[in-house]
Amino acid sequence: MIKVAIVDDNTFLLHAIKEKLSFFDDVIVKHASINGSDLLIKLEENHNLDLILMDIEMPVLNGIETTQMVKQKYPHIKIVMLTAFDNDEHIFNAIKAGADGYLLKEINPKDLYEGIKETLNGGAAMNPSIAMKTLKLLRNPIDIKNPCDQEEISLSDREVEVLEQLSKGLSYTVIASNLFLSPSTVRKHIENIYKKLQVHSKIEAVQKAKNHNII
Amino acid sequence: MIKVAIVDDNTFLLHAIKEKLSFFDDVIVKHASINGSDLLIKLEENHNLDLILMDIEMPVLNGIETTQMVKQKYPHIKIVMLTAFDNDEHIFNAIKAGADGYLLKEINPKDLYEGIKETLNGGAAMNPSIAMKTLKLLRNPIDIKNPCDQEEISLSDREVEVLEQLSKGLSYTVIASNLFLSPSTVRKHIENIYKKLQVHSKIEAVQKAKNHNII
DNA sequence: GAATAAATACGCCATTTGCCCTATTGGAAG
DNA sequence: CTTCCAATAGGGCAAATGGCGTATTTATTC
Repeated sequence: MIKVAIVDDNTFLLHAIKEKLSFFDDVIVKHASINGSDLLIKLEENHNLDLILMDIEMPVLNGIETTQMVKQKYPHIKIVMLTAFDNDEHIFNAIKAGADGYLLKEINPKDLYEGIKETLNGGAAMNPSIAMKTLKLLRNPIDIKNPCDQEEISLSDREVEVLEQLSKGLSYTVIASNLFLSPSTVRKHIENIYKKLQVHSKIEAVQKAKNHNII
Repeated sequence: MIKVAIVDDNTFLLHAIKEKLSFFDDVIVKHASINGSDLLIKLEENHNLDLILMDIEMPVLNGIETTQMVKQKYPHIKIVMLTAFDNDEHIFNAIKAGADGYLLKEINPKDLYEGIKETLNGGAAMNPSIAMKTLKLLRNPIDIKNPCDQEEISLSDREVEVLEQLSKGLSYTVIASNLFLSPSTVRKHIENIYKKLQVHSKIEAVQKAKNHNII
């Protein structure tokens, strides 16, 4: 059985999607949400889910932000954007957020079903016109900056230095030795880095730093 | 009528493609070539063509170079790569060269036909696994090169899944919960991953995996 | 049918990490 | 001159991690 959730603020379209899926016996719609935070609450209770069909434009928490958060916490759950619009920025941001596919709402039941199957099989579900847009994006890499990532992050020079070493997978003691510091100092720097970046582990710190072009 | 040309140095596969297309009345194979320069000569004589199905690995003039040259001279002709391999470098180079689609030779006749129709309709024909690779390329544009890193690294599906979760900075217990496994199992998988990648920590594993396009 | 590989799971133990506390020094800002 | 902060350094503790065993079940391959 394929366990699916749907997120869409338009209840009419939501029912339309449900109906399309109803033709297939091996697909079960576990739950539906009207926005991102609604979904996150449901996932907290139960994350036994294979795939999420996600609208983009929603109140409270939009599809892009929601995708990013779900993928961070539950990387095993596939996410396919299912939306009415196909403008470049939406597509690019959805992909950056970690979406595994991008389909248009006008899709017919069979193609939707096959897209879901392909996605669960490790592929990406993509409408041909969307596929063409991704090809163009690859050919002509435009720098679309992330407007939501504008929190001020200011690390000191020393902290950046430590972060750089962290990103190479070195341990506290090795970093201390490299920078001619006491391990205690390195640990203190890392503590401060974590606080500034609001993270709680090496990997998260390195990830966030890379996203913000700090390293 | 859809006017198609085929370029493939393997005459056996060439006939296989012709046969697949023979099921559809509105497709006509105008000519076939065994390499790029052969095709270019034929195009000199007559460029009244809608679409070219192009192999990549060919003697004299390979599919990538040929695509680039054809697109330069005859931008109106659509080109779909039709090849046995799907390695990242080929895909990226084909896209850069201007290919409008990328399919695998094992494709069934109907999908090939629909891919051609959709390409002529302004979309891109793409096998789902290829589509996934283009998404990864878009997310992580730095990983194009590395032809020297060809040490054999073969992780099982489950190991890749675990590695993906590791890359998000999740702990063993959370990963176990996400994948409905015991923490012991997750640890064992990670042990095996470390051995295969020859690393000794989360960060190193994630880094190496990213360099090898595993995640 | 036997061998192999993958996925599952547990235990032990040393090391590392993440987080809390305090403390000194030196330079910059007010 | 005082205040603030970055950089330095240390102690303590619980949890996470990494490396080593072993073991069963299930497919797949030979």
